[in-house]
Amino acid sequence: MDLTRKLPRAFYNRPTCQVAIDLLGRRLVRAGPDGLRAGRIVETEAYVGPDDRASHASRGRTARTSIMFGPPGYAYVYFIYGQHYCLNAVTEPEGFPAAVLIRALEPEASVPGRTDGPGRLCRALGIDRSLNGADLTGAWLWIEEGDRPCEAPLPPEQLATGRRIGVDYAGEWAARPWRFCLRGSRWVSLPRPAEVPAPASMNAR
DNA sequence: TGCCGGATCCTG
DNA sequence: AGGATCCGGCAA
Repeated sequence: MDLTRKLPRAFYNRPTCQVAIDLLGRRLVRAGPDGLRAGRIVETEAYVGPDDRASHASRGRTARTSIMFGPPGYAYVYFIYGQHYCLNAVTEPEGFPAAVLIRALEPEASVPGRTDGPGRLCRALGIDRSLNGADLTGAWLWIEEGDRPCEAPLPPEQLATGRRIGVDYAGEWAARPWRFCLRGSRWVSLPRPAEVPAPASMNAR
């Protein structure tokens, strides 16, 4: 079975935690000047709506965050700490600001350097500001089915969850278990989440 | 216009 | 544990 079909826009037009979980095991592909670079997504985080204090969109619609308010299936790439780029996939219907941060990949052939961590994976795949707003169903940066058909959900026993990283300033929002990892993957960034079942509050808004 | 702090990573 | 180092957001 050929699992190299690009995920369609409708894939991203769903509740963000659901998309974040369903992105695990998919293949992120970058078509750059040096050819294709790809990796299997093993870690994600959900940033959900205007009330999520950990989300850039919580300060409202600005030049930087406008992409998060736009239609689903586009890349939101931002620059942080004067050094690093981070890649997100925009989710949910236009007007509702939400995205999934891609935090780690299992590297595939011809990927140089480490891919555990959102900054490292962008460096390894050659992802920078020029890809902000890129169509994730397009020709330069896309996500394929990977481990399983588009419509097949992640088997629940493969999921590990934890609190989001680096957002302790966000109060109670930092404690929400909106970080998602492939259970047992050696490619997940540190600190690894406790490997316990996902609580029901996962889909809470 | 200036200042503060960040969805990170590397070094010591 | 602390520094790097740019830029966005907000106050003035």
